[in-house]
Amino acid sequence: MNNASRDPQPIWTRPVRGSRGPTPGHSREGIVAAAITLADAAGLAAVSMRAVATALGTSAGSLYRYLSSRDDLLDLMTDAAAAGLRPYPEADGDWLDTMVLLGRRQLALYRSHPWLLDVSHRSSGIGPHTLAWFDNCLRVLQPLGCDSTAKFEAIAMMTGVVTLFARSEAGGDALTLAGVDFTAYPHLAAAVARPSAPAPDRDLFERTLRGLLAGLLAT
Amino acid sequence: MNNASRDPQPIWTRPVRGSRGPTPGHSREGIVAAAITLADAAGLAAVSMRAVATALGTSAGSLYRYLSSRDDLLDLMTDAAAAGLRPYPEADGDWLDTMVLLGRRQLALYRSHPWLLDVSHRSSGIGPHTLAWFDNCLRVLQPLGCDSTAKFEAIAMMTGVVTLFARSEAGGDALTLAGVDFTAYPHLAAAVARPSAPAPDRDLFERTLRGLLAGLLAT
DNA sequence: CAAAACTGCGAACGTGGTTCGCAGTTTACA
DNA sequence: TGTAAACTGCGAACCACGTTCGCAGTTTTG
Repeated sequence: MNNASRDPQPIWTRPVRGSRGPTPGHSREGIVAAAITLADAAGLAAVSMRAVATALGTSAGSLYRYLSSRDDLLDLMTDAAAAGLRPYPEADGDWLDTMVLLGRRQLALYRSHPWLLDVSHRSSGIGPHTLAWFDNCLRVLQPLGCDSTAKFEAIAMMTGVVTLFARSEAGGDALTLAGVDFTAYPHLAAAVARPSAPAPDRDLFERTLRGLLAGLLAT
Repeated sequence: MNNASRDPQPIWTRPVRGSRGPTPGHSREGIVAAAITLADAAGLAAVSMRAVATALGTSAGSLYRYLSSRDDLLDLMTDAAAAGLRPYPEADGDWLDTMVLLGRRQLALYRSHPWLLDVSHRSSGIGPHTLAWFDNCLRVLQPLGCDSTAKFEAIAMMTGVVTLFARSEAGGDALTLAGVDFTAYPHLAAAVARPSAPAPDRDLFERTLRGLLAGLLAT
């Protein structure tokens, strides 16, 4: 069962602590930082409540004094990672150039935090930093006269394309064709047999992103 | 620990059973079919070994006579779903039209099996049906003179765009802006406040996919 | 000063994937 | 033909995980 349905407020607006009681020995920021360190080192699967707790020298049950579920922790981690996208580039030049730069920054973020690709983005998990980034995208797109829904779609599609490239770089979808009987796949066999040209196709990312945004937001 | 590192062969080339012993009461196809039924009804989280076993009237441990891990089951499920992409459309017309049609078929597959979006595609999980689909894509792209790596990239990117649209349709990335304090996000507030036009932008999918493929595979 | 609210902690619960041993069954081979 | 090998189903475990709960101690409130 999801925690958001039981807790009155999402993690972003929930109060951290009351006024009574001893001063807490930990904090949400510390827990999130430890979790991110674990995830950067050994992937998202290594981020278990017990692992985070032992990394902080405490117990698993104690973490529930600061968060109400592991999903909350993942949401906090995601937004904390999104804080790394700041500061946002200036929007004085061409909007397309700025958007491509934003996409590059996003790709760099996925490179430094590959576990971001594994956290399934729930709809209620959008934190303040992510919202600020989204808001900044709309700022860059402000001179455009097209509909706001088109802008929303374009931003979402840009993020999606970034994740695709990030996934591709992470080696996830690399075809492992070792031991495959190619007799049933003639075209695949021909493609593999032919020496693939060095293909100095530089900036496939830039080309794709630029074409996509230009096509989606053509005035 | 992944199972592929322990088993000598991937699930696709591993023998189903030996020659001795009683005839098995179940089969890989039956297990996979039961698992897909469960996933279609209640999502991938409902596909536990125990649930699949009880759906087949057997025990969880018995399933390991047919598969060596749950990841194997997910791989088999994915490839069994990919079998639903057959028969492949004729490739007599324009290659771009055919590719867009293939993308539409893929999108329909994600619509009928939403759990496909949740299975993280490991590199070793590519089964024969998926390989056949890939081979068919190369067949469609055969008249093009560009490099094979470019074709690989284009096919992967098309699949990625399809998953993006499928995710968007599944309602995963819909921003839930209820209870958000918009004062810190002026552009977002303005975009929400303005009545978003009905935007009869039909076939955003076709437009995106066509632009992407044309841009990536321009002769 | 007492009650309320909070903290850390450890034990426990339920669920999940996976392993193991046992008993029974079928085939291979001498 | 008979014995050993290999296989089957099955249930009981094992381990890790997220989460809950109660207890003891601590700080604030009134």
